[in-house]
Amino acid sequence: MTTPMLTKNQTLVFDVLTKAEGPLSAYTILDKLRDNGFRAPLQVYRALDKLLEYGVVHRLESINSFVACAHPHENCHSHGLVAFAICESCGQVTEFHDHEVDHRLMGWLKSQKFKAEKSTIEIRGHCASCAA
Amino acid sequence: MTTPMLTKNQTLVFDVLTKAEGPLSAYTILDKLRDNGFRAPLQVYRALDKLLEYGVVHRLESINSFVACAHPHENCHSHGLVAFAICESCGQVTEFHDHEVDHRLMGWLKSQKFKAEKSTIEIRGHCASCAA
DNA sequence: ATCAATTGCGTTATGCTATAACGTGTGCGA
DNA sequence: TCGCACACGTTATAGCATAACGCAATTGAT
Repeated sequence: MTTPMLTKNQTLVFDVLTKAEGPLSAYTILDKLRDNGFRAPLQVYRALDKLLEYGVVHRLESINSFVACAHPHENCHSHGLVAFAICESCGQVTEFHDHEVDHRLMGWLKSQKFKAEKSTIEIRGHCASCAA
Repeated sequence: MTTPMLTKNQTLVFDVLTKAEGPLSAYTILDKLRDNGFRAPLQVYRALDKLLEYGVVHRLESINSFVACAHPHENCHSHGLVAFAICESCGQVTEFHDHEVDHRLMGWLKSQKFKAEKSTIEIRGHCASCAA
């Protein structure tokens, strides 16, 4: 799927996420966009829904937050499963992919005739800097 | 870690989850325990915290729900990573484990000197019965 | 025995996350 | 020009989770 032109709201939300150091909650995004005319959570959630659909933003289920995809150009949907390492000290998130993990999970799912649609792989812990 | 004796509230919550067909939200559990004297969400959350700590209950981050561990006797913490296939039609959840997936993920994390503490692997889609 | 620390419990209040339901305007093809 | 799809704005509400207080029971060291 190719990413269509973003609307004004989508662009605003995407820019906030891109400039952010780490993941942001929907309400944090809302606060950052008050000066741009955002007044209600739905304005953020609707933009996020589209950005998630386009694959340029990821949702981190375990911390109810959103992060820009680490691959600015290629569409992330083509990478197979996406995994995240989330540091609980500094909040930094590292996105990574492992084809072998994909392969094993997909194999298991196929053996069960389970039709996968969305996946979540999130590891929480402490990054190298914070583990000291 | 060996599971200590459960308290009254922990037992009630655990029994509800064990008897349930699928995952339950904390508030659903609360409703089911009103007749047993439960009045407030915290009573449920506190019991769940302990049950999660003991490894006899899992939290499904992507649907804000909780499910009893599929291994009634052995402690689930000894199984390495736990993965779930969640059917979005019927709500059924299948817990599974794959040593190779563990190995690959742990390998990557180790290469980054990332100290993993909690993990979430959840695949949402449609089970064999519902995919028809 | 008693004091302190820990743990579980109950209650009230609050905060955070997400969506329902309504209406408006705009662009575009039949 | 009618109907449709889509983005948007607003208000209200639903759903998920925890803070902060106090009380009771247990344990274990002095």
